[in-house]
Amino acid sequence: MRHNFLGMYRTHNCGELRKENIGQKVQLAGWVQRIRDKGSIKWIDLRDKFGITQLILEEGKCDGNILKTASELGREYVIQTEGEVVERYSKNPDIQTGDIEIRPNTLKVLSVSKTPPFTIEEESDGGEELRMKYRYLDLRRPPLQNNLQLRHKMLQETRRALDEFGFMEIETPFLIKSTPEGARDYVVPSRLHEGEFYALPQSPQTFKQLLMISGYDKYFQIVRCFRDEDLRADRQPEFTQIDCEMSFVEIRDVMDTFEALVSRLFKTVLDLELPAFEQLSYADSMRRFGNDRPDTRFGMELCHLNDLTQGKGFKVFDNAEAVIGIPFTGGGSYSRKQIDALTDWVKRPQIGAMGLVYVKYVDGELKSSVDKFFSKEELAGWMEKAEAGPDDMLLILAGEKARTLFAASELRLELGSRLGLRKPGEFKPLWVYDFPMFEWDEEEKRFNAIHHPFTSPKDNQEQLWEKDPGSLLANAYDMVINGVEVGGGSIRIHRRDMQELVFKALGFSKEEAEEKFGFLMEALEYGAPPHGGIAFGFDRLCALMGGADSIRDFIAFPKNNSARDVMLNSPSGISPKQLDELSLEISQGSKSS
RNA sequence: GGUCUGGUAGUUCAGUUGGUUAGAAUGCCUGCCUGUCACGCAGGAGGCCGCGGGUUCGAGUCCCGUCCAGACCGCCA
Repeated sequence: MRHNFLGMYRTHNCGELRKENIGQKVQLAGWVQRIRDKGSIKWIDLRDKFGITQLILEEGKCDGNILKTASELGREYVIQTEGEVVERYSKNPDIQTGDIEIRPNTLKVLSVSKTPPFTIEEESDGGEELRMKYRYLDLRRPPLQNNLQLRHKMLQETRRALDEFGFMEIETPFLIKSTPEGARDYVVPSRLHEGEFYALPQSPQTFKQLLMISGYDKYFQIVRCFRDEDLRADRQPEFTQIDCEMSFVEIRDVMDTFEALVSRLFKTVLDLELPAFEQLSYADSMRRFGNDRPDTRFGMELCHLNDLTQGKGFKVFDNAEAVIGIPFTGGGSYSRKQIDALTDWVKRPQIGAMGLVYVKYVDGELKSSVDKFFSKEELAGWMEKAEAGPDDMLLILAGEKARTLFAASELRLELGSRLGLRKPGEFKPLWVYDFPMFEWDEEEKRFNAIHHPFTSPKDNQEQLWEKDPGSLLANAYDMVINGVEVGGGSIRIHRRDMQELVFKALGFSKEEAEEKFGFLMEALEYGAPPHGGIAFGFDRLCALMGGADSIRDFIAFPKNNSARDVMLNSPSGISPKQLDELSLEISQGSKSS
């Protein structure tokens, strides 16, 4: 009688045998993790997804054929054994099966293995690139198995919870239409329609809105999305979203629903009670933290010092749009050299600050790099406003507003990291809301939607549409945890006239809007309920909960930094025949393989 | 498109102001070992120093170019 869907090769997995099983005849199968050869005794560590079980082969006590087979084994050979569970003479408390071992009566090689190019252990000795090329070997390692296990649990629990909440899972197409807004589309040539292309969805946005118009009330989908943009540690060209939409809801309804979802995921997957969600307007977030996804696990909030610092003859401050201080906790002990190093850090092109002013106590006296221009009392006033204590150091950045906010935000995070205040096991969730509708694109000389063009504006802003569209606020919100934007959404437009107004503000001609989104605008004329929703970056959420910065280790087969799959060697060229069928030509100078 | 960092045994890395035969660890192979569990011990094999130019009596080392990788900026509605 077999059990637990283990199949015909084994009666148990490699992680489950204990003292209670002593005396039993069992069959195991798995990979050779390691062989320890002590002359007349050999031990084989047999590994599978569930753990490691030790086999013991003793000269004189076991069949010569078994010893012969064992002498031919190498790392990662796949073997099957049948034998007796016995108690160990010397136990290993570090592994769960450490009380027992198997005395094989048979030993069979199911599959041989080349010596793997890197070690298949908790910590591999292999580099990133090599492990990507042999991803199937890297995936044998426990950390990767744990990550994918966490992802699996998240998927199952998300489905379970949203089903209970009354959401219905509906699949939407992958071959859709290229749209002008947002990221670059991945494009798929059509064979049947010469010169025409499908696009892969950047998100199922319009479909889920149509489903609300169709009366499905609450929709969700755990869905792959595609964006042809440059990659980062937390950005892949194909990634997974938990995509949700609800009818007859306001912002508060959406927030309540998805606080419940995320809290439940933390509870069931990590057994963690998430603290209450803070709420922060976009303007407050920018003012206090310099960005729209604040890490609130630590303080050191930004302090705006324009009033106290300007008009005293220090040109750098006087000419600055923004003068921003950061109270660096414990920074009072920083040496001149350390301050210089910090200054170099903020002056790197990635941060882009022009310089860094400090204020701190030295031998009981306030000292700063701008002593010449300001009195001790003035410096003390800044320290007080920034809530910097006697052991702290006030760091000040000045310049053009957006750039200075960005630099201050980066510096704050860097200092938080140095102080160890961004603790991996601690989670601070919050909502950022009241985002602007539009941002000005200096290159294209037009407005872009900050969220997307289907986002509704807040009520009672009619006078701003003509006067100052840049200051219009949107019914949009982001969920942020520990400085990571895990999800974002909005209440959508559900009236055609408003949708037309937004397209117009974005610089679409009537014809463009009709050609790209005519189907949606027409649908809005057939009884569209008020609706809104949210999409979570599922890979990011997994990485966050798994305590990692990179989403790659939570995706079974990710792309590398330059969007390549180094295992498949993709993308790659296609045959002239395929090109011909698609009516495509590769221009001179392009390479194909 | 840009900035930075790296590319040296199978692997991860070290390699001094340019100077003889390029090292270590680990993995691999051989031998020894009766309780190992990162077993131990002894021995061995293993290198176009990413690629192409240049400077020099001499380049792993300096310069230029190029390719690849990683992090970041731009970009990511």
